[in-house]
Amino acid sequence: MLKFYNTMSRKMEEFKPLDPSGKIVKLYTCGPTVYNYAHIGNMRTYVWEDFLQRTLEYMGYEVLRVLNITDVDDKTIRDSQATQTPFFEFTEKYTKAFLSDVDLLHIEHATHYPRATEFIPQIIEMIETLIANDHAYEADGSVYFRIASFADYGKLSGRVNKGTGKQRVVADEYDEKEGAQDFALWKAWKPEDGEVKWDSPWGAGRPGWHIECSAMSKHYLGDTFDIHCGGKEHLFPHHENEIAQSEASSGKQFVKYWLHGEWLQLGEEKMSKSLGNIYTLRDLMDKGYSPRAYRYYMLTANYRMPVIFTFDGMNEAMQKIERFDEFWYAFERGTGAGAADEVARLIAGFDTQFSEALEDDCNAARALSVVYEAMRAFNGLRSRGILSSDDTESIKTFWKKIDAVFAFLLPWEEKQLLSENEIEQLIEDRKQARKNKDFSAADRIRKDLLDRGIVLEDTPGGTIWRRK
RNA sequence: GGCGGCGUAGCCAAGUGGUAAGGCAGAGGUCUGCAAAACCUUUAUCCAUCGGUUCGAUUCCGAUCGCCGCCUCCA
Repeated sequence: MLKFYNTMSRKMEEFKPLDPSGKIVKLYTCGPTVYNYAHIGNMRTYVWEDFLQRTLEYMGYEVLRVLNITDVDDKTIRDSQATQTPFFEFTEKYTKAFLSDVDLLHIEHATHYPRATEFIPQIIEMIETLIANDHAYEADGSVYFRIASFADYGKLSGRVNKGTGKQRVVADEYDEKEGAQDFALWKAWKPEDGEVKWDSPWGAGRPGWHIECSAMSKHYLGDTFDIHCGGKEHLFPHHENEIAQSEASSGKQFVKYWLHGEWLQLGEEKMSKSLGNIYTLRDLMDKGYSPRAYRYYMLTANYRMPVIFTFDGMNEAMQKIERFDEFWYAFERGTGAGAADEVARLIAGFDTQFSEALEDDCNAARALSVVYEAMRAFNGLRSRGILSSDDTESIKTFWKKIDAVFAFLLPWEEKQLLSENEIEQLIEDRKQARKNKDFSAADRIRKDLLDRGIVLEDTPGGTIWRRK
């Protein structure tokens, strides 16, 4: 039974899709604001969301996923002007960079990647509905959501201080608002916005941040959908505001399950631009770390737990990736008499444990412990030299199955340096040399093979090899 | 100030009202011409601190300390 921790109820809940056939799951994931390169803290969220998607698919669901690209906001406007880059050229650059990172991390593609700027008509339509329903009002060419009109405001984040909040009013620049917490649906054009503007019933301007997600999710997923996730810092105000907009305009429940991920910290400090301690995926790669190792690292802890990024952690991740490769290549073929019953029994047990871990709110850490236990068991059989080729095939099939969720167990690029026949021949040569006590010749062959990516291991059952 | 999360061995990290998964590092062993890898054994009288509830708490409640996040646009 698949369960998720639902932020709305603050409880673990059984997952039941809205789809009457029970097949399709509709998932909305908040995407990046494309004003800069995403850093590894940003990417943690997309990695666990990918783990979630793959878990759903592992369970047999078909996932309809939307990941939006926020390509218009204060920062995209500000920074495109600061760099004197045409606005759309600027946002396209960082959109491409983001999608490239997604591919580098083997994150499955979403069904749709809508840009906010492609949905201006839908956004305007939703705002008009909200005005007609009295949930929104225009003031000086901008439109604001009237929080006082939505009784459920605060139900997700647990915040109740609506209307006349006192803490941030002083710093608020929008004094035409009725309530201090009323948020913008449409922002009137200002000279600083330059060419970035669209026509609307309220004059030139641009959409507010929150409304785009409401409009795009409605377009692709309907008024109500299954899962909405994102980083925890979006819980308030962003997700709270989405609920207000969507439910006030449709009159229906917006989302059934809300999933929020925790933050990735760098060392003791928050990752932030001003501290100059931001790393992008490319930075890690420049330091010799693989995206695959980063992906592994991000999945060693539950998505609801904070993780402190360290290079010790990255180094360990690199070692683990190597170990996974060694394991995988060691099972290229079996040479023993076979232990089909034992292998089948082990696989069945691990398979059950693995599924149970996933069903437990996508517990990646728990699922990972199954991987290690399985490796130990299978290595034990292998080192006894009793596995047949059928056995290794069964193990490899099982490994592929669970890697459909992890996507870091199997090598990301195949290594084809020598053919099996060539390797077997060299091993035979070395065996003769050893028999003749010509250890220097034997060691030379082993070294040559090592240089070409083949590691030899002498076991009681004879010499076996694997690709490095 | 308001709201929320976290604090488990040297390090990373699961977990449960009934006595602590897994990984790394460490120690011992098997194997071996050497090596590498693998496998086996071992490593927390205890889960930040102090109280409370309970037959029994690391797990529930309260307080304290520490770290982190959100509170108008940062995943």
